[in-house]
Amino acid sequence: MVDETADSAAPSRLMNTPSWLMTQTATHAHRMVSEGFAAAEARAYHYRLLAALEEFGPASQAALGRRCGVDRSDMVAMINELADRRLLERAPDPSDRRRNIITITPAGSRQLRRLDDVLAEVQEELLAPLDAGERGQLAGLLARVLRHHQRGQ
Amino acid sequence: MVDETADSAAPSRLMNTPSWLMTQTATHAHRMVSEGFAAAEARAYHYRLLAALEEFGPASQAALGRRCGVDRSDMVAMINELADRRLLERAPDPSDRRRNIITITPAGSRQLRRLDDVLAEVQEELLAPLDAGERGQLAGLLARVLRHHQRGQ
DNA sequence: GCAACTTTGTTGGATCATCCCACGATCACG
DNA sequence: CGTGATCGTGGGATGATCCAACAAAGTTGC
Repeated sequence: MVDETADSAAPSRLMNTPSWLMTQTATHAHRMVSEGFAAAEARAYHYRLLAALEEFGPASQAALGRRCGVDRSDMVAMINELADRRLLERAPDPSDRRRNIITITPAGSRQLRRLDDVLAEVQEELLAPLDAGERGQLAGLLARVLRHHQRGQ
Repeated sequence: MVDETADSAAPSRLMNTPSWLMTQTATHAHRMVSEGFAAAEARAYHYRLLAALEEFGPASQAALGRRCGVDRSDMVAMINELADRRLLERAPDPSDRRRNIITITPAGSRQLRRLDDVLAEVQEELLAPLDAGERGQLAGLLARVLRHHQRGQ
């Protein structure tokens, strides 16, 4: 029997490159989160928007997009979808008629809490090989990298 | 003057979620690598293929795809592009007429070494806030997560 | 040796996330 | 008042990933 890992092992150049490790683990993370949310009949970006609304209160579409790193254009479809499911409400801003004020509904808050549970399970599966301390280390290191590249932009 | 970070701060639910930190940092990493390679008139996947060929020697398109996690379909266009630039050669396998044997050329090896330098610069910029020890920690943790999810697939 | 299954390269298309541009409406400021 | 910026919206480009189907060629079991 031939060693099955022989022709599936990635080049060491890649396995030693942080950016490769990041994009590869992110691909797994993204797939697992998407599948987890799909099982709850939700999409990944639902969580982003609901979380932002829950934490910071009602906001315009543009402000919401800035928080979550989503383009204004793409916010439209996302909010359409969430509004169709009555998870948030889109109302015109009386003090600025260009804006819509997006507000999370009670059903949206409930859905957010449900997605919290789903997401916690996915993190557990994603980080299975790491203990609690290592998970904290990883999150801390990534957060520092992320903060560094979010500065001034 | 209003605090400009006030409406750009991401929800804490996201900043505390490892999968979010992974996908976000990976987005930055991917963008920086793409830009770095574009400046060298190369694409991100060029490096993958050249690295695999340099380390493991000539291989069929399918074997190459398995190593680098690239679909057979997508290998075709990638190899076309690299073959057009004479960075690798595609020759029929005499012992199995279904297969093509892909071989890196001297120009391909030179290009790989040039891309090594580009990539090293990008890693430096990407991981700027971390010292050498922390970079090792991060790479080690990500590699363990990655290995865990690559098992048996 | 022959039928059934698998592998390989290739084409074509689907999906998804991200990004950019242009438009009309509205607002802010000189 | 008029110039420039912002907002929601629509349209489209891009790039990465994935899947289906196909013919040609190999492999396996009977």
